[in-house]
This record gives sequence, C-alpha cells and structure tokens, in this order.
Amino acid sequence: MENSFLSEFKKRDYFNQCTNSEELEMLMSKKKIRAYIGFDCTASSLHVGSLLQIMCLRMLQKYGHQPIVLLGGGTTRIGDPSGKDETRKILSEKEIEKNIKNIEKIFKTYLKTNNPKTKPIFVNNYKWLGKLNYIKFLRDIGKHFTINKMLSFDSVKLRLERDQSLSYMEFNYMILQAYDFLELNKTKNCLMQMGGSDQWGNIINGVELVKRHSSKQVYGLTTPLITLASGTKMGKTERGAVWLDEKLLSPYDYWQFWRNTDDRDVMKFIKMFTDIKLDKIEQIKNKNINELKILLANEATTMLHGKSAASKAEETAKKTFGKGTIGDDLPSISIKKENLKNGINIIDLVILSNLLTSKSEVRRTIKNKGIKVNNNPIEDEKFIVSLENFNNENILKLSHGKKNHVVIKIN
RNA sequence: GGAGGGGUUCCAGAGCGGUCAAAUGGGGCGGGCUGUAAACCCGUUGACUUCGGUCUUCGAAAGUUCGAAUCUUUCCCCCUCCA
Repeated sequence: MENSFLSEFKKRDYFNQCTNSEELEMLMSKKKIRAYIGFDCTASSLHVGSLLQIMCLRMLQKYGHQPIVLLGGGTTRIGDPSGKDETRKILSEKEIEKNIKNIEKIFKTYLKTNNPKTKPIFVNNYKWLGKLNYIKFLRDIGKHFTINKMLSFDSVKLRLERDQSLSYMEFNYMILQAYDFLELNKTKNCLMQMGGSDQWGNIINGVELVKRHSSKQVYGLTTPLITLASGTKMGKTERGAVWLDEKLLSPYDYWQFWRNTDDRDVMKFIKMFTDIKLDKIEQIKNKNINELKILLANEATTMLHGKSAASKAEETAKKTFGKGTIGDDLPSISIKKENLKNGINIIDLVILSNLLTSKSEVRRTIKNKGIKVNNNPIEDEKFIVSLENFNNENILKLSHGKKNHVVIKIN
C-alpha cells in the first residue's frame, strides 16, 4: 500500500480528484491496468503545460501499468470548450496529422518503449470518431446524456453565463470524449482516464457512460492546476511558450527556464518534474537554493534532451553568468568578413541577431544601458561594430539585458 | 420590441475640438540592489528618423472644421434595464 502508484502520485502532489480513490488503490495494487490521457493536437508540439500529464504516464510505467496516449485527431477537429472563452480555430486535416506525428516523438523520449507490458499504446480517436454513424450514435450513446446535466458542466455553463457563443459542435465535445473512454475500455480494456483538473467534467462523463453502457466500473483521476508563487500561469517566458521540442525552444533555453524558477516553487517542481526519489528530496531540501535550481534544470533537461545537452547548457550558463565568457550553447549568427570592412551599426546588428525586433526599441534599450558588446554597455546608438571588436577567435558577444546573448561569428 | 450605457494604445481604464502618441494602474522590457530568485527603487513602453521631424493609431466608413480620440451621419459589435 505504501509504495503504490497512487501513494506516490499523492506524495508528489499530482493528486487533485479521483472518482473513487480507495477502490482504485485496491485495483491497482492487485493488477496492472491500462490508463489513458488524451492530448490536444492543435499545435505542432506540447509545452510544459502538458508536462505534468506526461509525468503521470511515466509514473504509470514505473509501477508496471501501461499508458495509453490518445492523440485526438478526432476531437482536435472539434475543439474542447473547457477553459476557453472563444471558439478555437479549426485546423486542417493535414496539419493535425503532422502535429500528431510530432507529438508522438515527444512521448517516445519521455516514456520507455522497450518493455512490451508497459510500453505506451498510441491511439488516434479519429479512427473511431471519424466513422461514427449519426443516428446510431444518438441511439446508443446520446440516450445516456441529458441536456439538463450537460448544461450544468462548467465548460458549458461558464460560456453561457458570459453570453459567449458555444456552437453545437463544441457542445458535443464532452460526449465525444466520453465515447473515447468507452471505446478504449472496450478495445483496450482501459480502466482509467487521467487529465488536468479542467478535464474533470469530461472525465466523469466518460466514467458514467461506461457504467451505463457496459455496466463496468472505470476510474477518473485528475491533477491540480499548477499555480506559481507569483500567481501567474506556469510555462511562459519572454519568448513565449516553453515548448518541449528543440526546434521551437533550444535545450539551453529550456534549461534556463528551469534555472529561473522562483525560489518558492523550486521544491514543488523538483517533486513534480524530476525522478529524484522522495526520500532523497527530503534529504536535500535544505541545500543551497541555487544548487537546487541547477539540479532541477539538469534533471528536467536531461529527461527531455538528454544528459549531454543538459551538461552543455549548464556549462554555458556557468560561463555566461559566472565568468562572463562565451559558452558554446549560446545562439549564434555568422557574418561575412567583407560585410564588416566598413563596420556595422550597433542597431542593425541587434536587429540582425534577433535580440530585438524594432529599431526604436533598440535605441531605447541603448539609452537604458541594456545593450552590451563583450560585456561593455553601449552608450551611443551610432556605435559601429568593426573587426577590432572581435576577439582572436573571431567571436563577439552581443547581449540584451543580463540573460539574452547572441554570439556573432565571422566567416 | 421599448429605454439607456459603451467600444481608446498588451490589459484595465481616463480623456470628450487644438497644449494627445493620448493621464493613471497592471503587465512587458532595461538599469540598480542581489543569488540568473523574490521584494524594493529608477528608467522605459506605436513605427521610422540625417534627432529638425516624418508616418500610422482611439470599433468601421463618410462628413463638419484651419484642426477630431473628442462634433454629425450611417453601419457593425458589446453591456444594463423594461416588456
């Protein structure tokens, strides 16, 4: 009982709500089950907002259970109204297929695929939702839902209360998600659905549908919404979403995201987003806070991008913030030597390096001493960068503020 | 259907013929302090600029005026109350 999936789930603060905690605990201690989480495929990648869900699947594997990853090709075509104020734009089929392929890759880095008993099962609900027969569906499934009840769910209620339109299409989302659970229960013997707390309504609908339709007991389990000490939502940086894809966010920037965690959130994140054992966490909790942040950044980055990417990021961070030198992992751009003969205006160089996007902003930042060349603040917006500003390795470091650096190379 | 109130720069929200690129607060960015944290303090927050200015912005379009976010007309959208 002590070392079960559910007990660790709770100890790591993944637990928000469960349809029947005791019964689920019993079931999971007796046998290995299959459980699923559905993911939205509206973007080409997932971001840290989905990381807790991914961690849940990892934990399933750890205790010998088998995760089912539902990449909702069908439901993405509809758009979940939960937590949304507005109707989402509808993606084309091609885009959705592309997104699914990309997202699948992310799961393959987080989940173990070698053990046939626990390796993730990928399913796409378009396979069954795509060929539903409307009349048949209404008679078999629709009869189990009352409009009275559907109207009482937050996802619907809030929209209506705020007088925002909710299309019939979106209104059906929860039925489709419930149907997914039924389908997975029938074909894969899936006994549990997990998700974020905003999915609670959708999940219990599924649980009830399975009970009514097949007279079987299945379970729902949700994770809390992660609130940051600062009161903001997790997963935003200067550059936008924290993507779990190195094409969208470099390992270095990913590492930095974790390194910059608020003091008050560090232990929580270590518990939630690393594999460090709970008793070990208990031992280290009084260590130096900055070392803990580095530990967190290394663990989280290793999990996604691998050990060498994490240590490279750490090395670059040490050089950049510790010694003020240039690390390998900083983003870089190349400039042809002949373009430097007459020098390049500092404003143009900053724009070229993508540190900022408007010249006015560069001018302003220069006035505020926010642009540096090789750690020296530039005072004059007419400053010309020439060959002599490069070191003997033909490299120059251009910085915007303390945290944004670009290496300029001559080639 | 009837009666009102409103749509302003990232958000909230002032302005109600020139002194308005538009108060104030939040957020963002930069600087200081520090620990790549928080809190706090300072600066900045439409674009381009030869730093003289120039251009584009206040729901949309048209108009009045030397001059409009501010006045008029039409249209679109939101909110409140009555039926």
